[in-house]
Amino acid sequence: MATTIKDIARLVGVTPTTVSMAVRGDKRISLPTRERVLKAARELNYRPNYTGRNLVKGKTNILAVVSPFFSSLFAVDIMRGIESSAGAEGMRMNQFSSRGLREKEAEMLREILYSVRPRALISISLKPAPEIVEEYRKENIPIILIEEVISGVSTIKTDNKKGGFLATDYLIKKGRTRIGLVVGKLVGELGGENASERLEGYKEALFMHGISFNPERVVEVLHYSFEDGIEAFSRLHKRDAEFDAIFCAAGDMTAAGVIRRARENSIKIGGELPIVGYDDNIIAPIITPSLTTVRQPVFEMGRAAIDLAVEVITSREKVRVINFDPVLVIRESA
Amino acid sequence: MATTIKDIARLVGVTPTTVSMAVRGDKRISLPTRERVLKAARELNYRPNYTGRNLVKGKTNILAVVSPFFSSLFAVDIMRGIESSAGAEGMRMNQFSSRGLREKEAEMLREILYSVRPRALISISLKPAPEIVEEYRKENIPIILIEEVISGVSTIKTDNKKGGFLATDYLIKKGRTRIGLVVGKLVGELGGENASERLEGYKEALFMHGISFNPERVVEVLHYSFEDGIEAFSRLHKRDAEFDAIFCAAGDMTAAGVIRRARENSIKIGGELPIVGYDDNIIAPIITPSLTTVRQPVFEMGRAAIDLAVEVITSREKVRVINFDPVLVIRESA
DNA sequence: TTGTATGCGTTATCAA
DNA sequence: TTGATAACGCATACAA
Repeated sequence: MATTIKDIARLVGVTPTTVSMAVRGDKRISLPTRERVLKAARELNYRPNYTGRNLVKGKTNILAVVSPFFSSLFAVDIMRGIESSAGAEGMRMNQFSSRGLREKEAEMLREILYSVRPRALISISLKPAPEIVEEYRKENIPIILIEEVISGVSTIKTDNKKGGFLATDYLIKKGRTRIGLVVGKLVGELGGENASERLEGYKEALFMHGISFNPERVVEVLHYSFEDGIEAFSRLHKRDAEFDAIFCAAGDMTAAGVIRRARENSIKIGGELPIVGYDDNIIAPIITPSLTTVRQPVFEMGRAAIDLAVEVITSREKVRVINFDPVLVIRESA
Repeated sequence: MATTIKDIARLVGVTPTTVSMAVRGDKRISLPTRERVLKAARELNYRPNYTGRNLVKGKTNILAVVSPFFSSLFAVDIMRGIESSAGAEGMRMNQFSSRGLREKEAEMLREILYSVRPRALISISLKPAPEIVEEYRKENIPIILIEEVISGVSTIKTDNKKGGFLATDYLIKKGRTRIGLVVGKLVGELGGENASERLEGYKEALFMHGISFNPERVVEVLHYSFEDGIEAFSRLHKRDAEFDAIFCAAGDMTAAGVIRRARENSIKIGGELPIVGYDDNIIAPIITPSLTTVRQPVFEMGRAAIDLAVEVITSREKVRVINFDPVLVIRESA
């Protein structure tokens, strides 16, 4: 069994209370006693048992992080940011994956709330149902959303409309006017606001340059996958509306698929057909040609999420919305 | 505040003991009472508090997963496998990253052992020091290593020697005899057994075909990164020993770098210079040309790790070593 | 400066 | 079938 304060108390010849205070560095314990206790603690390899400590304190030191998947490149970079923060000293991170099952979310979030009882919830690309949000509010557990928005809840996100604008504006300034758009599902059960916002930015750039919007140049994809990109290019290719550039707002992986299929059609990416992606994840610099893309500061977003979590826990501040600016990273593909 | 068994007890007019037994479905509580309790529990949205439960049980429901980084593609695929397993029902996963800091590992592993007190430890690409292993053994917390080997500790790994052999043998059968090898650091502080084993497989394939081993064709890299690959190709290129194929045993990302630099030198990958990678991660199918590579069943390894963890916890079985077989996945690059 | 008593939410043991 | 009591490891209020 592990060492407890009782073991130390017995060894040193004081009470558990004294040990408890001494190991936490309480000044009320005299220096000599404190040192004897700490020496014994070291010798017995004592560590406080979080379970006991949390129980008596009525709260845990747990930060719950939830996501449909932790294995997406986006989630991975968020986690890197979260890992990087020193601010969460003394906090433990618990990950909970819903494995993409929407029907599992509510139950998972309730179990976290009532059984795990974390100090805060960080939700990556997952939008808790309104009644769940209400339950968290009642229990005073702050929620920090990443890439989702709920009114009255803290959010970390990047400005998708601006991202859409940046990419489109860049292509237009390169002299392109018939820009194909590959974007995530816009409406329905799986429709995302982020996709819609990127479309907005695309439209705004067109409008600003006096180019009319042609829905024939827009292709929606579901999974943001490489295969989605391959298929998207083919669909775009079959359409009547011609295109002289592609903005793949559905992420770099999909852009890689678009590029792959375009090259198979002997199209020269860049000069002949510029392509811009979205995310700037690990694959952007390594595919051929390397990908010009809208960078989301994902690492920084993860770090902001955890810093905000710590801030919200320690202070009394309620809700904050942090909006990051996307940046266009120019490489070979456009 | 959250509902406790006391609240329910008060409401139903029984004692907390009865509630505790009823919510756990204990048959000793009569059906009518059980139903009244469960009804009240539902109404008050009761969930057992893990902190209290764990304290009295003297153990947690936590599975600790440690790794230098959770953001490597390897770790990501392992986590996908871990996420996918249904076997860990009722278990909570705690991730702990040492952020690549070797000097942080021991302290982290001790804090996990004594303060978190998980039911098992899954260690990805991280080799705990012998004294740490001993402390876990003393506390009866099983360790499951992934891609590391310590005698007397459970391990999930793939046969690296076989992987090295598969790739080299394939290239030789394609008529190549002067095969360059890009491999991880072999000796010293950062030297890895996995790299050495892959080299062994490479040598064995050469030997089997009567080809002499030329150390001039071997380049070691440190980070398994894209940049490593770029540099590795340049170094190989400068050497006196010619090469007519490259086996990049230092992973797909490095292989991508090798390919990038080779193409910049106007070398045609595949026909002129076949290149084989190692891992078969997310980038292998999307780079150009798509990568022929030694597939490690990483997803399956993650799943095996968690299944083994659950098995070791629930049964009395001690130590198991699970060795996966690598497979050569043939694409365009060789 | 140190000790005593109490309780956090739960389960286990034993008694009724 | 249900209840009373104690205990898990720790922290806190209060007493000495």
